Amino acid sequence: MRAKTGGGAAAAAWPEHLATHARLVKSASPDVLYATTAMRAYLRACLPLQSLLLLRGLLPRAPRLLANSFSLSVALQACASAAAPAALGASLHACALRSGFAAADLFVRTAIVEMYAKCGRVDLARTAFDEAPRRDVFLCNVMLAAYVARCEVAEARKVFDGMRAKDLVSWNTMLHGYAVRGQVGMAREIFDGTEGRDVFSWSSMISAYAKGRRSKEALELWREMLAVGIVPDCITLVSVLAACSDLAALHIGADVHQFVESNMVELDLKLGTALIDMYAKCGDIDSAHRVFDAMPAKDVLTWSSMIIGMANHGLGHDSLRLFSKMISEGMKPNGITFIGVLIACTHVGLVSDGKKHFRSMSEEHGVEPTVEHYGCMVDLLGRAGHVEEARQLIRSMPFEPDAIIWRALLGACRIHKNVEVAEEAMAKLRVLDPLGDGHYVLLSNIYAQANSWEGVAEMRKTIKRESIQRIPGRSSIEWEKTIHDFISGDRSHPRSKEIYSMLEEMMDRLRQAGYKPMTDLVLQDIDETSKVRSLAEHSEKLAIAFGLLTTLPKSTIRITKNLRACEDCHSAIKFISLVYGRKLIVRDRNRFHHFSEGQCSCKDYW
DNA sequence: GTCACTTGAA
Repeated sequence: MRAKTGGGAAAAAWPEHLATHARLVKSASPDVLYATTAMRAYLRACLPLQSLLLLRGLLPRAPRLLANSFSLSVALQACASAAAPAALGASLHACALRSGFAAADLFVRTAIVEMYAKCGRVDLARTAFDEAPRRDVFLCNVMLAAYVARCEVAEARKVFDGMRAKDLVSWNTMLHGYAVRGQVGMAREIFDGTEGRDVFSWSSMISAYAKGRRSKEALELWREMLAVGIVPDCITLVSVLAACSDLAALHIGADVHQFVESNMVELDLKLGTALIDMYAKCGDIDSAHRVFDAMPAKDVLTWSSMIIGMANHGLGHDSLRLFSKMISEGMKPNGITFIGVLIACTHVGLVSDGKKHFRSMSEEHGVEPTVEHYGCMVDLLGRAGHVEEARQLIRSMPFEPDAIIWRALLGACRIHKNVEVAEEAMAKLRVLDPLGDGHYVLLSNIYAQANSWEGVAEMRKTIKRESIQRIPGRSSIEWEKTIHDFISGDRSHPRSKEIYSMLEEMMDRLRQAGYKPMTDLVLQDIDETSKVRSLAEHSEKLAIAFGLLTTLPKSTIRITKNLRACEDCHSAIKFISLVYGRKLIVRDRNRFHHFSEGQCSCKDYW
């Protein structure tokens, strides 16, 4: 691992530097060379604050510290890395101008530009850049990185295009600029134009795809990278795992884990957390837990990921127990941790625990609730049937309620058949999120439950009139390390014929076991038989039929869906688990459902 | 002797 991320090599020589530091602090007139060396040692060991403290302590006693260009540039680097107060950096800049180093020494000039950039003054960085009598690749790269860090990609591109000579760092920085902005197409253009691509190039491009939720392309690139013989580092693996999590590609993710086990000495914090997240999101919560237990050091994110993972698997009590353990071990929770805690309560219906934790956030842990936490509370109360209390909470909250809040209330109205509050929520949603397709379907289902067929017809008309694009339900399943996607009524799969005959057999067996199609849920204005067929061809059922075709008897089938689980499918899958003697793990938009022996882990509370 | 790549939720 490189020193910047791991710090291994620098840390090994540490006692020596401590001795140097002690000598310097005691000395009346500190030696300039020692001082510079000590500052550099701190910088290399990723301790910029120490470096800055040393600089400030020594400056009054060692004015000659700034009298040679090397020491001066190290001092500037200390300011840059520790984001020092602007005044200190500016005084070093003035010093560099007085001594003539700013003009004569490119290294000093570069350090000045970087110092201003890292202290948040890109304007001054730019001035120093423009005033440079000469510019080399390094100087340009620093300016380029400054714009990229502020997401000013257009400015970055101007610098990039203006460079007479570019090295690999220039290309990689530009690529990263597009990657963080989610401009995947531009990123790919730069990637394709890069000669001699290294781990940085590949990692950036993979993360661009992962960030843009083009996870299949991310994994394709990952394969290509291995084929070309590039050795991945921790950062590459974290991005690859993010793509696996998104796609629920458990077996590819497990390969990455295998790679880590056989090649890395110990689990890096971020990589470990990414592994936990991957296993949890791919439906294998036990493996997530094993990685968690094996990690030698954990930070808030590690704990939060595990808490959230268990919460999403409906293991509310375990999740809360882990939270208590985290607190008792002295780890300070953050806002995300509490999102996990509230989700844990929501998925199991622990209303009073949820209220208690919500109160304790600011009172005991100094974490102020955000609109997202209020969203979780509305969800928690509403789902548990306290619709009126949820409505009161929305009125009393210190934020303007957003679409997500009203959407949560609307969801509660569907479960608890509250047409009146549903209409109020819908009125708000029409303003805040007029194109969101889900609410119209929800309200329509609420009308259907209340036998208000005029209401259903009205919703159908509204969807048509306002040309709301309904997001199609999509389910996927991993087979032989490839993700197979299905949409409702899909016939595009190469094995479509087999899938449909399996589906037919499956539906017959379910009906014999007592399954009844919930045709009321079908929004289209079609006859009963067509409604039954429409339900039977839901994407979940197609994916499961494919799973039954391709997996061994008794093995677990894992399905991922982009929307909330459909009620008819939820009921059908319970029958499937019984009739076929299979475990099925379904990830929907919100949580996991573990089906076994005719029951679901959510106990129909979701 | 400097510059570039990363995770958590609704």
